[in-house]
Amino acid sequence: MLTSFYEQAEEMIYHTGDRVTSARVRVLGILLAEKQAISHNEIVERIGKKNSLDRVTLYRTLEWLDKKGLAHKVISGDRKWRFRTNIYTGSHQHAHFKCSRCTTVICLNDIKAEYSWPLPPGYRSQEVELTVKGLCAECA
Amino acid sequence: MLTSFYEQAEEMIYHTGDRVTSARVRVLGILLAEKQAISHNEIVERIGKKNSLDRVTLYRTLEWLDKKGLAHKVISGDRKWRFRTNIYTGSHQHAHFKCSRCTTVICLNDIKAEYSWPLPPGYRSQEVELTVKGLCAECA
DNA sequence: ATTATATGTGCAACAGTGTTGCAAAATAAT
DNA sequence: ATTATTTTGCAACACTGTTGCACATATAAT
Repeated sequence: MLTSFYEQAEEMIYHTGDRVTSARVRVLGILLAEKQAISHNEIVERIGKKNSLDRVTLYRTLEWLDKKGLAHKVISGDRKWRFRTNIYTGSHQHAHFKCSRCTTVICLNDIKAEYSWPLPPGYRSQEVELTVKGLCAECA
Repeated sequence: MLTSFYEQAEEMIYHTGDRVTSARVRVLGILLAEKQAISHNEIVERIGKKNSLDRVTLYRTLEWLDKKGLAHKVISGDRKWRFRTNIYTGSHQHAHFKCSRCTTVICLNDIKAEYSWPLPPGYRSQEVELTVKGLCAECA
């Protein structure tokens, strides 16, 4: 039922007021269908070779989704960005788990990364990035 | 008094049982002198142009320091690794603050990143990476 | 429906960060 | 001093993400 994700994506993109383009619909559709944060490359794989999207366009599309609040960037230690829709999570103030063997990243939705950590005087917190690294059930 | 840091570095490296080389002493000396986690490039700057160390050697040296437990890698969202000696911190289970304007990274030693977060069944935590992003006192 | 215009896309070329393979140099043991 | 082993420097590469610009497309105006 990928179609419904594309429809949903179209709807979401339309509501930003920006243009509803094929690239945006396809990428957001893929993210909606996905439960986990996925990398640029994984999106390329899911798009497939024919009807493929240009690398640069994909980067720009993901950036745009992030800027519009439809998805967010997840950082991890391997220099890759991963993306996930914000639709299931109210905000991006939550933690991630990264398996150090299979490199899968999952969202730990129960853990709300909080703003309330004590910082040195004058410091202001804007965002909290919490990543627990270890072994997932498969790899443990 | 950089000399004393080099002496300390020499001592620490000697105790690993591996070879005490100029590159290792110099790099660890720099890290010891530094209070914050610093990046590859910042280390290159501190080494200077003459008597400069090869890029690759520096990467391998930092990796070695990490492996031997003399320093540890700090991840942050900008695809750069930063390194810091473990000598002042008992372990690397602590948090970092990254200023989103000047990109300075400091260690929040008061915050102990803990193992006690609830994970899905079967998952095993090995390490916790906590980064608070915001504005430092200078930039706020 | 056609046209105009702003916006998005694809291509090529680039930049930054980290890696690999291998010959030469340095360390430490004899 | 000689030797065995580890480390270094160099060149070339791989991966992830960027920039500039011409061309194509989506939407608005006609």
